[in-house]
Amino acid sequence: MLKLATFNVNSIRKRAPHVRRFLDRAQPDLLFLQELKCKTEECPALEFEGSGYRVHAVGQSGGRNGVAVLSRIPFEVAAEVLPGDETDSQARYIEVAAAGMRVAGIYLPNGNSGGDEGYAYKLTWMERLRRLAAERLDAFQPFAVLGDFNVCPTDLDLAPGALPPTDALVRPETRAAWRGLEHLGMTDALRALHPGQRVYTYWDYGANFDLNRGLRIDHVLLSPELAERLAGAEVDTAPRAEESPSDHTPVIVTLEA
DNA sequence: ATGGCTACAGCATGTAGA
Repeated sequence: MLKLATFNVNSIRKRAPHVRRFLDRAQPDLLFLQELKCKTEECPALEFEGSGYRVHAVGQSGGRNGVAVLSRIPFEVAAEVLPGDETDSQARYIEVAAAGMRVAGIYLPNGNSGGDEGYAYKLTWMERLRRLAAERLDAFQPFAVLGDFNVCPTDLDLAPGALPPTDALVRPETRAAWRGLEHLGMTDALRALHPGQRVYTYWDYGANFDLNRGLRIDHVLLSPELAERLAGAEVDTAPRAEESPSDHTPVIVTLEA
């Protein structure tokens, strides 16, 4: 069995203890983090190595974005930038080769800031991701994409009224771009195993977690070869209930060997 | 509809998150 996980930590320096507890309890083989909110050299690594994980971070100056992979199995970093725009300097992508597959961890642009330009960047980013996934699938390469997609794919994926219909997370163009990924043959792992259920991965700070007023925006997409091995998919809400939590909580997917 | 939170840069509030 192979265990993959994704967790938007909303500052790794604030959430290192939460990540450490998650690793020790859930013991994923590969964990992808988003929103490090620090430079590469500022990302804590030692305490995760103490739990048996090797860390590779892609940070950014200015306290924004940032992604990382933590692994207890052998891996090689295959990319630190999403192909399709070499001028993109935002730390939103890391891809590794591990266990005979390619796994990408993403922090997809939110798209609500920066006006029309900010939203266009989100859609362009999604199109770049679609093209990459198309290449991988055309080559029959086992491929997984997991992370914070900043997309509620359908109305089942947000608490009623949690977002206005104009929000970049639910806009028709955003959802069409998501379906573009599905139509290639990528499987939404959590939804595949929990059809029709309201399952969230994010709750805004305040009383929203207690009220279960949440969003499902952290996802795991699997190529056909990996989808056939899908054995489990779940949201781990425990870290969201801890002291001083991230506003997101991990998603875990298990694949048969 | 959103910032009533939270984090960050940097030192006062502005920006961003979603």
